[in-house]
Amino acid sequence: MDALASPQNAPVVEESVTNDLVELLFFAYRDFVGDPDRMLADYGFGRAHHRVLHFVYHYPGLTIAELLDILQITKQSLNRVLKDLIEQGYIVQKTGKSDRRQRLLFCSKTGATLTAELTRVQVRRVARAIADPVADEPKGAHAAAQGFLMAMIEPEERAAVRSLMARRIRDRS
Amino acid sequence: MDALASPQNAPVVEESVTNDLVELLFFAYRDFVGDPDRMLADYGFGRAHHRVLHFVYHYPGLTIAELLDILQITKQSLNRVLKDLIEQGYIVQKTGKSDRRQRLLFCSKTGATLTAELTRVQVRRVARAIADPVADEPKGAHAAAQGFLMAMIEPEERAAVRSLMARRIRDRS
DNA sequence: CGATATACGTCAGTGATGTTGACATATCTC
DNA sequence: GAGATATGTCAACATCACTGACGTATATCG
Repeated sequence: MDALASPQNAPVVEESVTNDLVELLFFAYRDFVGDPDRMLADYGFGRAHHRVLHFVYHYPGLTIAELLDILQITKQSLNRVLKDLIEQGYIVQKTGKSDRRQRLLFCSKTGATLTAELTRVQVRRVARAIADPVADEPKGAHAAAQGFLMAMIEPEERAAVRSLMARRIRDRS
Repeated sequence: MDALASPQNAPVVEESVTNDLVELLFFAYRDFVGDPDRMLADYGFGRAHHRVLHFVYHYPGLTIAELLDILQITKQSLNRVLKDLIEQGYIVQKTGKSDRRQRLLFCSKTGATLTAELTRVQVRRVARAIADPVADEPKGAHAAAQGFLMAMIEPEERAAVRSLMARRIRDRS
Protein backbone atom coordinates (compact mmCIF):
# COMPACT_ATOMS: atom_id res chain seq x y z
CA MET A 1 0.00 0.00 0.00
CA ASP A 2 2.99 2.33 -0.18
CA ALA A 3 6.60 2.87 -1.21
CA LEU A 4 7.66 0.71 -4.10
CA ALA A 5 4.25 -0.42 -5.21
CA SER A 6 2.94 2.97 -6.18
CA PRO A 7 -0.25 3.45 -8.19
CA GLN A 8 1.92 4.52 -11.12
CA ASN A 9 3.64 1.16 -11.39
CA ALA A 10 0.49 -0.78 -10.52
CA PRO A 11 2.48 -3.99 -10.89
CA VAL A 12 -0.29 -6.50 -11.05
CA VAL A 13 -3.61 -6.07 -9.37
CA GLU A 14 -4.48 -5.04 -5.87
CA GLU A 15 -5.11 -8.04 -3.69
CA SER A 16 -8.29 -6.89 -2.04
CA VAL A 17 -9.80 -6.53 -5.52
CA THR A 18 -8.98 -10.05 -6.59
CA ASN A 19 -10.11 -11.36 -3.22
CA ASP A 20 -13.44 -9.68 -3.76
CA LEU A 21 -13.73 -11.22 -7.18
CA VAL A 22 -13.03 -14.70 -5.86
CA GLU A 23 -15.96 -14.42 -3.52
CA LEU A 24 -18.18 -12.66 -6.00
CA LEU A 25 -17.66 -15.49 -8.43
CA PHE A 26 -18.83 -17.90 -5.76
CA PHE A 27 -21.93 -15.87 -4.99
CA ALA A 28 -22.65 -15.11 -8.64
CA TYR A 29 -22.46 -18.73 -9.65
CA ARG A 30 -24.54 -19.78 -6.67
CA ASP A 31 -27.41 -17.54 -7.76
CA PHE A 32 -26.84 -18.13 -11.44
CA VAL A 33 -27.56 -21.86 -11.14
CA GLY A 34 -30.23 -21.37 -8.48
CA ASP A 35 -33.01 -20.33 -10.86
CA PRO A 36 -32.69 -23.26 -13.28
CA ASP A 37 -32.15 -25.70 -10.40
CA ARG A 38 -35.51 -24.80 -8.95
CA MET A 39 -37.23 -25.10 -12.32
CA LEU A 40 -35.66 -28.46 -13.10
CA ALA A 41 -36.73 -29.88 -9.75
CA ASP A 42 -40.33 -29.90 -11.03
CA TYR A 43 -39.28 -32.30 -13.77
CA GLY A 44 -37.20 -34.53 -11.50
CA PHE A 45 -34.07 -33.31 -13.22
CA GLY A 46 -30.95 -31.77 -11.75
CA ARG A 47 -28.09 -29.55 -12.72
CA ALA A 48 -26.40 -32.30 -14.70
CA HIS A 49 -29.49 -32.69 -16.87
CA HIS A 50 -29.53 -28.96 -17.40
CA ARG A 51 -25.96 -28.88 -18.64
CA VAL A 52 -26.67 -31.61 -21.15
CA LEU A 53 -29.85 -29.94 -22.35
CA HIS A 54 -28.10 -26.60 -22.62
CA PHE A 55 -25.27 -27.76 -24.84
CA VAL A 56 -27.37 -30.08 -26.98
CA TYR A 57 -29.88 -27.30 -27.50
CA HIS A 58 -27.33 -24.70 -28.49
CA TYR A 59 -25.10 -27.07 -30.46
CA PRO A 60 -27.44 -29.51 -32.19
CA GLY A 61 -25.72 -32.56 -33.58
CA LEU A 62 -23.14 -32.73 -30.82
CA THR A 63 -21.54 -36.15 -30.41
CA ILE A 64 -21.08 -37.96 -27.10
CA ALA A 65 -17.32 -37.43 -27.22
CA GLU A 66 -17.71 -33.70 -27.79
CA LEU A 67 -20.16 -33.44 -24.93
CA LEU A 68 -17.80 -35.35 -22.63
CA ASP A 69 -15.07 -32.95 -23.60
CA ILE A 70 -17.20 -29.93 -22.78
CA LEU A 71 -18.55 -31.18 -19.49
CA GLN A 72 -15.33 -32.86 -18.40
CA ILE A 73 -17.06 -35.73 -16.70
CA THR A 74 -16.83 -39.47 -17.29
CA LYS A 75 -19.02 -41.19 -19.84
CA GLN A 76 -20.66 -43.17 -17.03
CA SER A 77 -21.79 -39.95 -15.36
CA LEU A 78 -23.00 -38.53 -18.64
CA ASN A 79 -24.78 -41.71 -19.58
CA ARG A 80 -26.91 -41.74 -16.47
CA VAL A 81 -28.42 -38.33 -17.10
CA LEU A 82 -28.47 -38.71 -20.87
CA LYS A 83 -30.45 -41.92 -20.52
CA ASP A 84 -33.04 -40.09 -18.40
CA LEU A 85 -33.37 -37.35 -20.98
CA ILE A 86 -33.65 -39.75 -23.92
CA GLU A 87 -36.10 -42.09 -22.21
CA GLN A 88 -38.33 -39.19 -21.27
CA GLY A 89 -38.20 -37.76 -24.77
CA TYR A 90 -36.26 -34.56 -24.23
CA ILE A 91 -33.30 -35.57 -26.36
CA VAL A 92 -33.09 -37.76 -29.44
CA GLN A 93 -30.11 -39.55 -30.94
CA LYS A 94 -29.35 -39.95 -34.62
CA THR A 95 -26.67 -42.18 -36.05
CA GLY A 96 -23.86 -40.19 -37.64
CA LYS A 97 -23.87 -40.08 -41.43
CA SER A 98 -20.15 -40.06 -42.12
CA ASP A 99 -19.31 -42.17 -39.08
CA ARG A 100 -22.04 -44.56 -38.09
CA ARG A 101 -20.45 -45.16 -34.69
CA GLN A 102 -21.31 -41.66 -33.58
CA ARG A 103 -24.59 -40.78 -31.91
CA LEU A 104 -25.53 -37.21 -32.79
CA LEU A 105 -27.61 -35.51 -30.13
CA PHE A 106 -30.60 -33.26 -30.73
CA CYS A 107 -33.31 -31.75 -28.58
CA SER A 108 -36.84 -32.91 -29.27
CA LYS A 109 -39.57 -30.29 -29.46
CA THR A 110 -40.27 -30.81 -25.76
CA GLY A 111 -36.59 -30.63 -24.93
CA ALA A 112 -36.18 -27.43 -26.89
CA THR A 113 -39.15 -25.84 -25.17
CA LEU A 114 -37.86 -26.71 -21.73
CA THR A 115 -34.32 -25.61 -22.49
CA ALA A 116 -35.46 -22.35 -24.00
CA GLU A 117 -37.31 -21.64 -20.79
CA LEU A 118 -34.24 -22.39 -18.70
CA THR A 119 -32.06 -20.29 -20.95
CA ARG A 120 -34.53 -17.44 -20.69
CA VAL A 121 -34.13 -17.03 -16.95
CA GLN A 122 -30.36 -17.22 -17.14
CA VAL A 123 -30.15 -14.79 -20.01
CA ARG A 124 -32.47 -12.47 -18.13
CA ARG A 125 -30.12 -12.40 -15.16
CA VAL A 126 -27.02 -11.89 -17.29
CA ALA A 127 -28.70 -9.23 -19.42
CA ARG A 128 -29.71 -7.38 -16.30
CA ALA A 129 -26.18 -7.69 -14.93
CA ILE A 130 -24.80 -6.22 -18.14
CA ALA A 131 -27.41 -3.53 -18.53
CA ASP A 132 -27.44 -2.47 -14.87
CA PRO A 133 -23.98 -3.12 -13.53
CA VAL A 134 -23.94 -2.45 -9.82
CA ALA A 135 -20.99 -0.07 -9.79
CA ASP A 136 -19.49 0.67 -13.16
CA GLU A 137 -19.39 2.88 -16.18
CA PRO A 138 -21.85 1.32 -18.60
CA LYS A 139 -19.54 1.62 -21.61
CA GLY A 140 -17.76 -1.55 -22.60
CA ALA A 141 -19.38 -3.64 -19.90
CA HIS A 142 -20.12 -6.48 -22.34
CA ALA A 143 -16.59 -6.75 -23.53
CA ALA A 144 -15.17 -6.31 -20.05
CA ALA A 145 -17.26 -9.10 -18.57
CA GLN A 146 -16.68 -11.33 -21.55
CA GLY A 147 -12.97 -10.67 -21.50
CA PHE A 148 -12.79 -11.26 -17.81
CA LEU A 149 -14.63 -14.56 -17.93
CA MET A 150 -12.69 -15.75 -20.94
CA ALA A 151 -9.50 -14.91 -19.14
CA MET A 152 -10.70 -16.98 -16.19
CA ILE A 153 -10.67 -20.07 -18.37
CA GLU A 154 -7.63 -22.31 -18.57
CA PRO A 155 -5.49 -20.74 -21.34
CA GLU A 156 -5.03 -23.96 -23.27
CA GLU A 157 -8.78 -24.43 -23.16
CA ARG A 158 -9.68 -21.04 -24.54
CA ALA A 159 -9.26 -21.91 -28.18
CA ALA A 160 -11.51 -24.94 -27.69
CA VAL A 161 -14.13 -22.84 -25.94
CA ARG A 162 -13.94 -20.17 -28.62
CA SER A 163 -14.26 -22.60 -31.50
CA LEU A 164 -17.06 -24.39 -29.70
CA MET A 165 -18.96 -21.19 -29.14
CA ALA A 166 -18.45 -20.13 -32.73
CA ARG A 167 -20.52 -23.16 -33.68
CA ARG A 168 -23.44 -22.23 -31.53
CA ILE A 169 -26.81 -21.81 -33.13
CA ARG A 170 -27.53 -18.15 -32.62
CA ASP A 171 -31.09 -17.73 -33.90
CA ARG A 172 -32.56 -19.15 -30.73
CA SER A 173 -34.07 -17.83 -27.52
CA MET B 1 -30.90 -8.02 -36.49
CA ASP B 2 -32.69 -5.22 -38.38
CA ALA B 3 -35.68 -2.90 -38.58
CA LEU B 4 -37.08 -1.87 -35.24
CA ALA B 5 -34.23 -3.04 -33.03
CA SER B 6 -31.59 -0.76 -34.45
CA PRO B 7 -28.17 -0.30 -32.85
CA GLN B 8 -29.25 3.22 -31.90
CA ASN B 9 -32.08 2.04 -29.68
CA ALA B 10 -30.10 -0.92 -28.37
CA PRO B 11 -33.04 -1.75 -26.12
CA VAL B 12 -31.40 -4.10 -23.68
CA VAL B 13 -28.49 -6.30 -24.59
CA GLU B 14 -27.90 -8.35 -27.69
CA GLU B 15 -28.88 -11.94 -27.14
CA SER B 16 -25.81 -13.56 -28.56
CA VAL B 17 -23.73 -11.59 -26.05
CA THR B 18 -25.70 -12.75 -23.05
CA ASN B 19 -25.74 -16.29 -24.40
CA ASP B 20 -21.98 -16.20 -24.60
CA LEU B 21 -21.76 -14.98 -21.03
CA VAL B 22 -24.01 -17.75 -19.78
CA GLU B 23 -21.62 -20.30 -21.19
CA LEU B 24 -18.50 -18.42 -20.19
CA LEU B 25 -19.70 -18.36 -16.62
CA PHE B 26 -20.03 -22.13 -16.73
CA PHE B 27 -16.54 -22.59 -18.15
CA ALA B 28 -14.99 -19.97 -15.90
CA TYR B 29 -16.45 -21.49 -12.78
CA ARG B 30 -15.46 -24.97 -13.89
CA ASP B 31 -11.81 -23.97 -14.14
CA PHE B 32 -11.97 -21.64 -11.17
CA VAL B 33 -12.85 -24.48 -8.78
CA GLY B 34 -10.67 -26.99 -10.59
CA ASP B 35 -7.36 -25.85 -9.10
CA PRO B 36 -8.41 -25.95 -5.44
CA ASP B 37 -10.34 -29.18 -5.98
CA ARG B 38 -7.18 -30.93 -7.09
CA MET B 39 -5.18 -29.54 -4.16
CA LEU B 40 -7.82 -30.49 -1.61
CA ALA B 41 -7.95 -34.05 -2.90
CA ASP B 42 -4.48 -34.62 -1.38
CA TYR B 43 -5.94 -33.90 2.05
CA GLY B 44 -9.06 -35.98 1.56
CA PHE B 45 -11.14 -32.83 1.48
CA GLY B 46 -13.61 -31.63 -1.12
CA ARG B 47 -15.15 -28.45 -2.35
CA ALA B 48 -17.43 -28.18 0.67
CA HIS B 49 -14.42 -28.18 2.98
CA HIS B 50 -12.84 -25.48 0.84
CA ARG B 51 -15.82 -23.20 1.12
CA VAL B 52 -15.85 -23.51 4.89
CA LEU B 53 -12.11 -22.92 5.14
CA HIS B 54 -12.34 -19.95 2.82
CA PHE B 55 -15.00 -18.07 4.74
CA VAL B 56 -13.66 -18.92 8.19
CA TYR B 57 -10.20 -17.82 7.10
CA HIS B 58 -11.33 -14.52 5.65
CA TYR B 59 -13.96 -13.82 8.30
CA PRO B 60 -12.53 -15.09 11.58
CA GLY B 61 -15.05 -15.42 14.38
CA LEU B 62 -17.91 -16.35 12.09
CA THR B 63 -20.76 -18.15 13.83
CA ILE B 64 -22.41 -21.33 12.60
CA ALA B 65 -25.58 -19.45 11.75
CA GLU B 66 -23.70 -16.87 9.69
CA LEU B 67 -21.84 -19.58 7.83
CA LEU B 68 -25.09 -21.40 7.07
CA ASP B 69 -26.46 -18.16 5.73
CA ILE B 70 -23.49 -17.63 3.46
CA LEU B 71 -23.28 -21.15 2.13
CA GLN B 72 -27.04 -21.66 1.93
CA ILE B 73 -26.88 -25.29 2.94
CA THR B 74 -28.45 -27.17 5.83
CA LYS B 75 -26.73 -27.44 9.18
CA GLN B 76 -26.48 -31.21 8.72
CA SER B 77 -24.50 -30.69 5.53
CA LEU B 78 -22.29 -28.10 7.14
CA ASN B 79 -21.76 -30.18 10.25
CA ARG B 80 -20.33 -33.11 8.35
CA VAL B 81 -17.52 -31.12 6.76
CA LEU B 82 -17.01 -28.86 9.74
CA LYS B 83 -16.56 -31.91 11.97
CA ASP B 84 -13.85 -33.20 9.62
CA LEU B 85 -12.05 -29.87 9.71
CA ILE B 86 -12.25 -29.53 13.49
CA GLU B 87 -11.23 -33.12 14.20
CA GLN B 88 -8.25 -32.78 11.93
CA GLY B 89 -7.23 -29.50 13.49
CA TYR B 90 -7.83 -27.09 10.63
CA ILE B 91 -10.54 -25.14 12.39
CA VAL B 92 -11.08 -24.37 16.07
CA GLN B 93 -14.23 -23.32 17.87
CA LYS B 94 -14.49 -20.82 20.69
CA THR B 95 -17.54 -20.19 22.81
CA GLY B 96 -19.05 -16.78 22.16
CA LYS B 97 -18.41 -14.18 24.82
CA SER B 98 -21.64 -12.21 24.71
CA ASP B 99 -23.72 -15.25 23.80
CA ARG B 100 -22.34 -18.50 25.12
CA ARG B 101 -24.58 -20.54 22.79
CA GLN B 102 -22.60 -19.41 19.80
CA ARG B 103 -19.54 -21.24 18.54
CA LEU B 104 -17.15 -18.79 16.91
CA LEU B 105 -15.04 -20.32 14.18
CA PHE B 106 -11.36 -19.68 13.57
CA CYS B 107 -8.67 -21.25 11.42
CA SER B 108 -5.81 -22.89 13.26
CA LYS B 109 -2.28 -22.20 12.09
CA THR B 110 -2.47 -25.29 9.87
CA GLY B 111 -5.87 -24.29 8.55
CA ALA B 112 -4.65 -20.80 7.76
CA THR B 113 -1.62 -22.11 5.91
CA LEU B 114 -3.69 -24.47 3.81
CA THR B 115 -6.34 -21.88 3.06
CA ALA B 116 -3.78 -19.27 2.13
CA GLU B 117 -2.35 -21.71 -0.36
CA LEU B 118 -5.77 -22.36 -1.87
CA THR B 119 -6.54 -18.68 -2.00
CA ARG B 120 -3.23 -18.05 -3.72
CA VAL B 121 -4.04 -20.14 -6.76
CA GLN B 122 -7.50 -18.64 -7.10
CA VAL B 123 -6.25 -15.11 -6.68
CA ARG B 124 -3.55 -15.84 -9.24
CA ARG B 125 -6.13 -16.84 -11.80
CA VAL B 126 -8.38 -13.88 -11.11
CA ALA B 127 -5.46 -11.45 -11.08
CA ARG B 128 -4.33 -12.77 -14.43
CA ALA B 129 -7.86 -12.49 -15.77
CA ILE B 130 -7.99 -8.87 -14.66
CA ALA B 131 -4.51 -7.95 -15.77
CA ASP B 132 -4.67 -9.75 -19.12
CA PRO B 133 -8.25 -9.71 -20.21
CA VAL B 134 -8.63 -11.76 -23.34
CA ALA B 135 -10.36 -9.15 -25.45
CA ASP B 136 -10.89 -5.84 -23.74
CA GLU B 137 -9.62 -2.37 -23.09
CA PRO B 138 -7.60 -2.65 -19.88
CA LYS B 139 -9.15 0.46 -18.34
CA GLY B 140 -11.81 -0.20 -15.75
CA ALA B 141 -11.59 -3.95 -16.02
CA HIS B 142 -11.66 -4.41 -12.24
CA ALA B 143 -14.73 -2.35 -11.77
CA ALA B 144 -16.43 -3.84 -14.81
CA ALA B 145 -15.89 -7.41 -13.68
CA GLN B 146 -16.81 -6.60 -10.12
CA GLY B 147 -19.89 -4.73 -11.20
CA PHE B 148 -20.90 -7.51 -13.48
CA LEU B 149 -20.53 -10.21 -10.89
CA MET B 150 -22.24 -8.19 -8.22
CA ALA B 151 -25.09 -7.60 -10.60
CA MET B 152 -25.31 -11.35 -11.14
CA ILE B 153 -26.22 -11.81 -7.50
CA GLU B 154 -29.80 -11.86 -6.34
CA PRO B 155 -30.66 -8.18 -5.74
CA GLU B 156 -32.03 -8.74 -2.25
CA GLU B 157 -28.83 -10.58 -1.42
CA ARG B 158 -26.46 -7.88 -2.55
CA ALA B 159 -26.60 -5.84 0.61
CA ALA B 160 -25.84 -8.94 2.65
CA VAL B 161 -22.93 -9.84 0.39
CA ARG B 162 -21.60 -6.32 0.51
CA SER B 163 -21.80 -6.02 4.26
CA LEU B 164 -20.28 -9.45 4.64
CA MET B 165 -17.39 -8.58 2.39
CA ALA B 166 -16.84 -5.31 4.19
CA ARG B 167 -16.03 -7.38 7.26
CA ARG B 168 -13.37 -9.41 5.57
CA ILE B 169 -9.88 -9.38 6.99
CA ARG B 170 -7.91 -7.68 4.28
CA ASP B 171 -4.34 -8.01 5.44
CA ARG B 172 -4.16 -11.59 4.25
CA SER B 173 -3.00 -13.30 1.11
C1' DC C 1 -38.64 -18.47 38.39
C1' DG C 2 -40.47 -20.77 34.70
C1' DA C 3 -41.90 -20.92 29.83
C1' DT C 4 -40.39 -20.28 25.37
C1' DA C 5 -37.16 -19.23 21.89
C1' DT C 6 -32.64 -19.67 19.95
C1' DA C 7 -27.94 -21.75 18.68
C1' DC C 8 -26.01 -25.70 17.89
C1' DG C 9 -25.28 -30.91 17.51
C1' DT C 10 -26.62 -35.38 15.90
C1' DC C 11 -28.96 -39.71 14.17
C1' DA C 12 -31.08 -41.94 10.28
C1' DG C 13 -32.42 -42.29 5.63
C1' DT C 14 -32.33 -40.71 0.82
C1' DG C 15 -30.99 -38.71 -3.72
C1' DA C 16 -28.01 -36.49 -7.28
C1' DT C 17 -23.73 -36.43 -9.19
C1' DG C 18 -19.32 -37.55 -9.62
C1' DT C 19 -15.45 -41.34 -9.62
C1' DT C 20 -12.69 -46.00 -11.03
C1' DG C 21 -12.40 -50.33 -13.28
C1' DA C 22 -13.88 -53.78 -16.33
C1' DC C 23 -16.03 -55.38 -20.25
C1' DA C 24 -19.22 -55.56 -24.60
C1' DT C 25 -20.59 -54.03 -29.25
C1' DA C 26 -20.50 -51.66 -33.48
C1' DT C 27 -17.91 -49.46 -36.80
C1' DC C 28 -13.94 -47.44 -39.01
C1' DT C 29 -9.18 -47.61 -40.76
C1' DC C 30 -5.29 -49.74 -42.47
C1' DG D 1 -8.54 -59.51 -40.70
C1' DA D 2 -6.22 -56.70 -36.88
C1' DG D 3 -6.43 -52.96 -34.19
C1' DA D 4 -8.20 -48.44 -32.99
C1' DT D 5 -12.29 -45.69 -31.95
C1' DA D 6 -17.20 -44.40 -30.38
C1' DT D 7 -20.40 -45.71 -27.53
C1' DG D 8 -23.02 -48.42 -23.85
C1' DT D 9 -23.25 -50.73 -19.47
C1' DC D 10 -22.48 -53.17 -14.91
C1' DA D 11 -20.86 -52.73 -10.24
C1' DA D 12 -18.99 -50.41 -6.36
C1' DC D 13 -18.01 -46.30 -4.10
C1' DA D 14 -17.37 -41.13 -2.40
C1' DT D 15 -19.02 -36.46 -1.83
C1' DC D 16 -22.35 -33.40 -0.88
C1' DA D 17 -26.70 -32.06 -0.73
C1' DC D 18 -31.58 -33.00 1.30
C1' DT D 19 -35.69 -34.05 4.95
C1' DG D 20 -37.29 -35.13 9.44
C1' DA D 21 -36.75 -35.81 14.16
C1' DC D 22 -34.78 -35.10 18.50
C1' DG D 23 -31.40 -33.45 22.26
C1' DT D 24 -28.79 -29.93 24.96
C1' DA D 25 -27.23 -25.56 26.42
C1' DT D 26 -28.18 -20.91 26.92
C1' DA D 27 -30.79 -16.60 26.44
C1' DT D 28 -34.85 -13.89 26.94
C1' DC D 29 -39.10 -12.52 28.57
C1' DG D 30 -43.23 -12.35 31.31
